[in-house]
Amino acid sequence: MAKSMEKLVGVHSLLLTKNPYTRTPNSNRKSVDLSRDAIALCKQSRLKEAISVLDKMDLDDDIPNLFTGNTLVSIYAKCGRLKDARRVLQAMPKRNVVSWTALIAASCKYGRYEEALNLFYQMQREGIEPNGFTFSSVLPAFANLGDLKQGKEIHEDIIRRSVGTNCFVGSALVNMYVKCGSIEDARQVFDKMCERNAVSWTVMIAGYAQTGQVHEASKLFERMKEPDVVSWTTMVAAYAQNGQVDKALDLFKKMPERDVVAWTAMISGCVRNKHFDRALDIFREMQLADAEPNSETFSSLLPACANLGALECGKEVHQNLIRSGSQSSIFVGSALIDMYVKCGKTEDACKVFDKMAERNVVTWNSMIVGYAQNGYLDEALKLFESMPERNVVSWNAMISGYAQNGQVDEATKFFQEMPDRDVVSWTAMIAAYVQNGQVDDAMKLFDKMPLRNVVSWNTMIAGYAQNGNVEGGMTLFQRMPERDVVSWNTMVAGLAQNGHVDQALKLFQEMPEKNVVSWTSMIAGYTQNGHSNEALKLFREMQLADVKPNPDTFASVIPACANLASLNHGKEIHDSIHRNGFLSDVFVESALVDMYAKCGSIDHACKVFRKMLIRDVVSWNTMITGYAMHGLGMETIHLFEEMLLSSLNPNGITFVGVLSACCHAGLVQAGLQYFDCMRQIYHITPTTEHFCCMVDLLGRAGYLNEAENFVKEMPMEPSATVWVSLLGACRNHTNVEIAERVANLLFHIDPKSATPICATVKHLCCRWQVG
DNA sequence: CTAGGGTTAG
Repeated sequence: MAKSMEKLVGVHSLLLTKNPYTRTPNSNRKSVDLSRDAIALCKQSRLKEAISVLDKMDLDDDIPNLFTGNTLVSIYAKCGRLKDARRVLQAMPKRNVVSWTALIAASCKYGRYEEALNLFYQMQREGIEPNGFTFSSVLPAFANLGDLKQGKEIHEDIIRRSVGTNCFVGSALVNMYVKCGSIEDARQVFDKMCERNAVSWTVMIAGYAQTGQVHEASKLFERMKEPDVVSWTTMVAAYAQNGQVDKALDLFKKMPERDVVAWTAMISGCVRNKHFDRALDIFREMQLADAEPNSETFSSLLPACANLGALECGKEVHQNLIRSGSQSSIFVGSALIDMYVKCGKTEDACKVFDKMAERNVVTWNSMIVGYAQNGYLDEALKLFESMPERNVVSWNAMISGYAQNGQVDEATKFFQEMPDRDVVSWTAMIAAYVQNGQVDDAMKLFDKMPLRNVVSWNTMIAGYAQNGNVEGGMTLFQRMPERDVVSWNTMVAGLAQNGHVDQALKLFQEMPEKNVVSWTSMIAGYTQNGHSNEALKLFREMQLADVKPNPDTFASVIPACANLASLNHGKEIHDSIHRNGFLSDVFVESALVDMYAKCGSIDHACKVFRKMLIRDVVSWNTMITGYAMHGLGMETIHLFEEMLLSSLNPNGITFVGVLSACCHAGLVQAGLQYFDCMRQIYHITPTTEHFCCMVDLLGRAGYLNEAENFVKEMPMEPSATVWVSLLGACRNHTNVEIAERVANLLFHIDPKSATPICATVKHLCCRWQVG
């Protein structure tokens, strides 16, 4: 921009020095002097100062002549001060095509296409003929209208006036046809052009890229004699926009020079194709190449941080933005909010939102999503109601917020009330039903959808699979018009989670493309179905295939080591986690604690547990249960007390651990107290497992009558295990009377599990006939 | 005067 400014200003200053007093000598003296100063400042790229000089002008007193006026219009227009430019134009007693064209061009540049068109017609009403400059300036406005009919009319107008289709007009026409959706007309103009420059080629290439004809685009690019950095970037973006990241990267590497736009295009290309880690790599490379990123670069990069949960990188970007003073621009601000939200920092997102000087609908939506997805539906609703304008995304965000929080009725309300629904709204509503177990309602909606895309199909397939209907899911999977990697992953996971490991494996092997999720789903499928060796084998295969595991992968493979009680494998994987830097993931760490405990190494378990920076209720439960399993009653109870001090609330599973520890340690009184505390303080309804522990606890200690009473008072039907436990206690404490009653009952409920235990107590119950 | 890169929802 600075270059063209110099050129433009140069012309005018030359004219001014030749003949500064074109019109009446004295009346314009002041404005002429001021514009000369302004031009001088412009030449030194001191735009702000130039403008402040111009601001001193009083247009009521100082009527600008043609040259002064045109200079003023250009400078104001270039700075985006369209109002002032227009004011000057209106104050000019005489104006020519240059004055009008400058304003038209600026209007287009700042996205004020309507204004540009109005100016274009106004100028002709004033009897001034547009020239080539005018047409190339106004054509972007026609391009933006997207109206092919009007576009063809202006094309005919150009031909009629014999303006001549030079590079500028021709390229602008090609661009106009591309944007109006007629790539054929664009190509025709392109082919007819007598001379073409890099711009002409580039608009044509971009046109093919936007219509998905990346092959045509690359054919043209190959034919170009002197592609400039814009042409290269267009082709790189063309590949990325059409899903060919590898080709984009190859071309990017071959670029003779790269500017900030080229780097940004490559980063956003990776992001667009969900290669978030690659996007970060490119950014690091950019920093090493000493290229200065700008706010566009950061808005491209932030979604990568967001989706990777790379909070540190996101914060680094935020710091950069604060330093450059652009952290509150709309694009960057919205991207920052989204990044903080996805990294689980709703409060930081909120801070950014509050600080922003200007917000648009995307900003509001990002914040709504932030609240909604973290369960703050009231806050989300408040924002939704107070935002100045809403679009379909705002409504969809509310629907999925309610869906994720299990509030189907609210979701339905929004779905019904919203002014227009798109495919996302329908899919979000389907997900809401699925979440609530209403698969049939979900399917009804799916059938009614006016338009489906691959995500809608995937959601419905997952819906069936999650609710145990694998066949329903499989039918859809086979029926769907096109599948992406998510479809395959969903089906593999669905099959595996419903116990069909063989079918899952078959599908897994058939997959046209596998990602880390595919491998992880299959590994998890093996682990959950008790095929621990296969899980470990597949994990090894995955590493040989050079697929980088993520925390979920580890959380899936660690339990396999635990199931095998294989300390060596467990340690191996622990090392691998260390190498991959996932040792601060609460899921992974808890899985490690569990694995070490199950592999018999309670010390290792404790070491991992103590190193954890963040612990959730699962982490505590794992360690508590670990101690309990090792018969370390006192350690279990101490840890439990420590957990209470950490202000985390225990859940039912915590108490199973605690009660069984009391049982092993023979702490009858403590056990009874904890059982009461569980119900009265934490309002946890005891399950069969808790009763089992209590019966075991009382029975082992010889309180057989109390144990029997406990069973009688159970609110649910006692399971066979409870009776077996009690019967065992009778055997150990030689209580024939209760044993007889219990054995009778047990035979009644579950003859199969009754037989062996009854056999062992046979010598106590002489009168009892087995079988 | 014409061409390339940016934020949100399933």
